[in-house]
Amino acid sequence: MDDLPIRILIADDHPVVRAGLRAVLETEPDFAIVAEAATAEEAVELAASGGADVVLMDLRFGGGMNGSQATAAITARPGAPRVLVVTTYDTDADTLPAIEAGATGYLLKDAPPEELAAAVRTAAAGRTALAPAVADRLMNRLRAPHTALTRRETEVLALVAEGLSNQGISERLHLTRATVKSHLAHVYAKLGVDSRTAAVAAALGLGIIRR
Amino acid sequence: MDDLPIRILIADDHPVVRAGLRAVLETEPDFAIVAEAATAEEAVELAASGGADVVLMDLRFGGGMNGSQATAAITARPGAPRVLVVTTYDTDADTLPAIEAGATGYLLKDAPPEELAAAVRTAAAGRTALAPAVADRLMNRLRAPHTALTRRETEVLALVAEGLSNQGISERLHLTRATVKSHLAHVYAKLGVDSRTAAVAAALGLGIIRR
DNA sequence: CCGGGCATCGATCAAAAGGTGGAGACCGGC
DNA sequence: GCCGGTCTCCACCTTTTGATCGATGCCCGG
Repeated sequence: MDDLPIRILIADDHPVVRAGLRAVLETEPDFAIVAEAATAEEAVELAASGGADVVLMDLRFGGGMNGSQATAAITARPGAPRVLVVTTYDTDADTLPAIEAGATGYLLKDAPPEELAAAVRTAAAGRTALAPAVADRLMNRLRAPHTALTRRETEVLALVAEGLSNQGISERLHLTRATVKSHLAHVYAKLGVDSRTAAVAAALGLGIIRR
Repeated sequence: MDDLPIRILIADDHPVVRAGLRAVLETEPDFAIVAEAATAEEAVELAASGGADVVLMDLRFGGGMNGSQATAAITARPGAPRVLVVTTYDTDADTLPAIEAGATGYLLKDAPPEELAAAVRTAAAGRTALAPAVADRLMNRLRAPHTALTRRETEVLALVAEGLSNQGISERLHLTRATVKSHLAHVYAKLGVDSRTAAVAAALGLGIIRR
């Protein structure tokens, strides 16, 4: 197709993963790994300097900016490289922000090398490359839009997941117990559950809240 | 020290991680990667055939046997190789079973290459190699033994974390509500909390239960 | 053989949570 | 300018949960 190689930037805080991606991708004659970044900030900087066509982006870095934020920062610029998210985690809490941030694709790290190479070529061409598992969940998400919690509802739910009582939540958020109960009632309806603990379980499963 | 190279078996279901570990370790002149396994069962088999000194073992595989079980199977044989666990996860629920299963060391995947190589040599010599974060938590665990839940208590707590009511749990386990409440009261006391949701939060944090 | 941890139940009572059915205020879009 | 969603709050009532007393049988180890 193209005489020029696809220039790749690898962004991951794990040295082992960087080495692995490099080893896997270097076997492809039309790929050129031009840089590596160990932090999200570094990835943004290197991507801005314009030497890459595709950025392989991890989502979780040790500290500071995360992969979704970095993706948003990279894709915001005109003429930006494509961002292909490559991560271990496939919950909605990871995928949705990344996709909103403008990621061209989303792969899981257990993908076989051929799939990885194919995804890089797909992304370089500007087309979307999604892992089957991710694609499945996105479809389910679109089919069941009831899970869309509001900001406040998510906030309350997160405190519930920390083990706070309605009283404790009302104090933390400067609300009355009535308001907290009202928010929770909406959360239960949207998640199809009928108790705080079940809501936490469901939300963890859906990736709405974390840990 | 030794004229013979340290023979290494890599067991991980992620091709990228296998390639990464291989790339990182192959730069050491006294290391020889003799085999790779993509499943825990395969790792046990290859380890039994006796060609390796150290097994780098992931804990989570796509399906079937997990890394701890494989570690137990490997170390059960006389003259078994040392098992060095290399994983992304550092919760008690991961580390404790692995160490009980006889792992010689426990590293996190974000370890720098030098630390990894050093740990392999330490493990090959039969000495324990622990990542600092893991060592820290083990010390805390020994200092606070109150968190030791009984089998039944853990079982009940796991169902609480799935969102079941006491009634639901009693039916699932063929108990009366009184018994469930009794178990939970003990759990709350041991975890230092006073509600089911807080217990789930604490247990997730401590890695006593998962997901 | 006896103590202690474990697992199983009972009863009572106060506190918390959940269900129902509202209402007012704000804000953005059609 | 009105509609709908969001966020805030109120009251009443039922169910669930947690706290606190118990009690029994089992098994294991000193």
